Amino acid sequence: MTHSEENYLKAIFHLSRQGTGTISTNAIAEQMDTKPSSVTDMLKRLSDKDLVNYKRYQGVSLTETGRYSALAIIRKHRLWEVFLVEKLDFTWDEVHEIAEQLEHINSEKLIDRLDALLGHPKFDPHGDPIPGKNGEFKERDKELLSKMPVGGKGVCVGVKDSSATFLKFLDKNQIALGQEIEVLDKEEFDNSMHIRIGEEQLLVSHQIASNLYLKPSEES
Amino acid sequence: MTHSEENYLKAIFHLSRQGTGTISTNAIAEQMDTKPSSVTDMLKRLSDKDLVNYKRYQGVSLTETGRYSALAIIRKHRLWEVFLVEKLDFTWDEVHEIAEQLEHINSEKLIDRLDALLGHPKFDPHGDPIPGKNGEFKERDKELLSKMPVGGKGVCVGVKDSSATFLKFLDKNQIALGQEIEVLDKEEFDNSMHIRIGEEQLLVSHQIASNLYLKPSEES
DNA sequence: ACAAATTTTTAGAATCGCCTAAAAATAATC
DNA sequence: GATTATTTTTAGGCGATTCTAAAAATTTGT
Repeated sequence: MTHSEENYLKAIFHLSRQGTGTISTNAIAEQMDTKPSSVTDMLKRLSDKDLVNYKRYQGVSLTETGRYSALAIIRKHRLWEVFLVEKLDFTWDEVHEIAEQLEHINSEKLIDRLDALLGHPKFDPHGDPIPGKNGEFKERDKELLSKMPVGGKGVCVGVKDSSATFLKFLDKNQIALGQEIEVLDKEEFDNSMHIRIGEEQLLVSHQIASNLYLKPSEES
Repeated sequence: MTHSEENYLKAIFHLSRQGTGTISTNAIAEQMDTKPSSVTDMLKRLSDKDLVNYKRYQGVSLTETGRYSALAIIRKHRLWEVFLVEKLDFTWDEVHEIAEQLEHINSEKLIDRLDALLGHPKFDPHGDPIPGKNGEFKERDKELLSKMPVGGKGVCVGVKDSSATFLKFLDKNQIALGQEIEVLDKEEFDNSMHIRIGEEQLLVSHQIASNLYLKPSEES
């Protein structure tokens, strides 16, 4: 499989997880920052290799093989992200680009060893689950901060938007994975929220609150 | 720079280090296991980018920029090799292939951090020197085992042939970097050598002895 | 349901990297 | 130094990946 094919599979996988139903050519083109005609070309090629189910004008879906391949790439991507953060002290906004390259390295042994070195992590630095060797993976029990009630408490377990700007904002305000957060109050006006982050207090916009995942504490 | 361009630069660099004088199209083709016509194509492209000095029918050499680029790739390759051996417990015969892929990852910060994680190593697992950030590197003081006198002693510091078969042979006989080796005797007949490896003794052929580098001990 | 808007596909071209076969230049030999 | 032999380059083609522009299919709006 070429790098490009791998990138397409990954994009299709991600779209099928979030989006609803079948995946359109345009959606893939947008996700990958390329032209729809290029997508059509590639879909034909992937279809020939039985990695996707594709009929013209009718959208795409991954085959069993395709899904498995996509998961293998995502596994590599996320393991490398953990490596970069844990072993090389990168911050969580820096790792995506580099992992985009590293995810294409081909060596099962390498990934197995890396997995072991890192202690078989289950989640990457953004809180996303790392698929196992056989492609199995479970979503974490999590809730958007914006949907939590006043008085609710939880631990930060991930982000929805993982753009560098958002992640840098979080860093600046000492919000990291594992950080405890409590909802102190909500503003009716714009749905912004007063939250407690450890010892600090902060007022965050609705847009921010709706991109941060918490694992709700038992008591709340 | 594409992966392929990087591979050509690396090949030209290696040929210019060992070979004598200018580098021929055929030599590159052989080194890279490709056809001479493909080499010519690439040389034109590299010349357009001022990475090599090339005039048709007259051989190639690296420009300053080309040499610098080649060294950067070799630096990455060798640092990754150290990483694979030191941190992921690979054996020295397994690392080359994987490092061939990893050497193309683009991120200066990544390499700097990796270098630091490994403690700024000066030599890779085969005893080859790792170029510094600015391309400077010094060859190690070393001698082929086959050229050492009877009674000579030294420490294994590298190999000339780094094929998997040779490296596996060395492993099997407990010959690793840092291992002390003494020349006990030479056979006139076929130039094979009786050597001591730690506590063990071994008879090695001339071919083997002429692919193993030792750093001679002061006394010998 | 039919025209308009949108989405998707085809057609044709460019670039990269490689190949084969043939031509051209250089090197070796007598 | 003329003829071989070798090396190197050109010419033309192929697969992969992308693009633009135009055509075809589908969806939407009224």
